[in-house]
Amino acid sequence: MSRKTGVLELAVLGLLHESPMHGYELRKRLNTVLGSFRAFSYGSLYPCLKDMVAAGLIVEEAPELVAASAHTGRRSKIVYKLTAEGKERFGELLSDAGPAAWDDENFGVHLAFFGQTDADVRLRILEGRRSRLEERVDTLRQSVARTRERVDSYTLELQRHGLESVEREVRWLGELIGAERAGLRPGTPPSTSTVDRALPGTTTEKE
Amino acid sequence: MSRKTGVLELAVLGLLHESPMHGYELRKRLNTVLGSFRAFSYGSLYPCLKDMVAAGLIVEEAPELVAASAHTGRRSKIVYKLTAEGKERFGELLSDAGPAAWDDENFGVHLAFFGQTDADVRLRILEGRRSRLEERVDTLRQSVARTRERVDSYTLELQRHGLESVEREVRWLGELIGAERAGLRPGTPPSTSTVDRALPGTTTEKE
DNA sequence: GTTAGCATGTAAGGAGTTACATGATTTT
DNA sequence: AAAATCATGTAACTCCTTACATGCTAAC
Repeated sequence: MSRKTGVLELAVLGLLHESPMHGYELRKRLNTVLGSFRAFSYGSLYPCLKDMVAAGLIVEEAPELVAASAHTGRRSKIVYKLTAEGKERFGELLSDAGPAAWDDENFGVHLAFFGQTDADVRLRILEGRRSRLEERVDTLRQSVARTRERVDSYTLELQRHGLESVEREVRWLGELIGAERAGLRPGTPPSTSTVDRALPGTTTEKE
Repeated sequence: MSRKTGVLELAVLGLLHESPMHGYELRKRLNTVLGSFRAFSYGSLYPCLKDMVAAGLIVEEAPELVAASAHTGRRSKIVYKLTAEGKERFGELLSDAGPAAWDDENFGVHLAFFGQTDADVRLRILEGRRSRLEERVDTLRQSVARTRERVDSYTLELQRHGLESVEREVRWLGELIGAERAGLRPGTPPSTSTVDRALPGTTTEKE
């Protein structure tokens, strides 16, 4: 009843979809996969797992009861695995190509599970993300232009660097989109295939 | 008694140090100056202002009582200005060159007020920030190397992009540091001067 | 005279962290 | 047998947002 859970739920479903795991391991994989742009502590992970169990998305399982410590009857590890409902829910979340999927918080997680995502959804998320960032670029450019007066060069430099970062991400997305389109065209079998390392200058976009 | 306030306090002090303002205006300036990397809503700003008044850092002032609406005695705008204590506190916060100043949350705000900051503090913050990011680069590089197996190309691409962003920021900091050093050397009058638009390839750093 | 934007505020709550508490297992 | 690290959990708290409530002032 507590946690509304947001990104964590999707991430946990995604990782457990690959293979069952216990909490500690889950958290490490989490912070590896989400790497640079997101991190979670046990204080949020474990309660979230509990809620997901309560919601019927995952189940706890004793891992062979670790013979050695079985004499005390004590639990030692708890391995979590997806239920059918969990898989279904994961599918639903993955197929959401709406605005929620391309904001700062969620985009990375969705991208991390693109391997499991339909090609058309991938493309829509990438494009949604890009256009959102393009708006931001516009805003920032105006802001830098307007602010050029009245503001010391450090602030300006900070804004300039921020702007450049967003511009870089827009170009990056352009490359990803180009790669998606190249692997998606009319006759070519889509095959849910992982974009096989192709992000070349096929970007037939303007700019 | 509520808010511990974190970044907001510093930012508000910094803006009010430039000139007195009312809340609405403050918030806009806030989101301009902090721009790409931080934003605040009224729901956090106003309570924070109240707390700062209670703490004696700022005072409310009626702005000439806006003659037109004076007949009802109603307030319309509240202009906030720094007290002596507020200025003192701002000075203290600005001279903090410790780890707190270079983490993700605070670095931007400190940089935004570098115009008011001592040259040696500036340098130490920039270097602290850089070495923190260099550590992160190491971690990420290892992670990318280790993860190369077991992970689909999207996740890899996400990590690669994250890594590159951090590497870019490290280079950027290198440029800023170079500019600082150039304007700081032995005889040259420090003058608290704004680094006058100089971030050339004077980066005598390795890499 | 009504829509739009300026201006101030608050209550509820979401999302997560820190710090703690506890114990099992592995390494030195 | 001590130290590290694996493993699970919880309570308190921080920081911030959303959504609401209210009214003033300018523009159309």
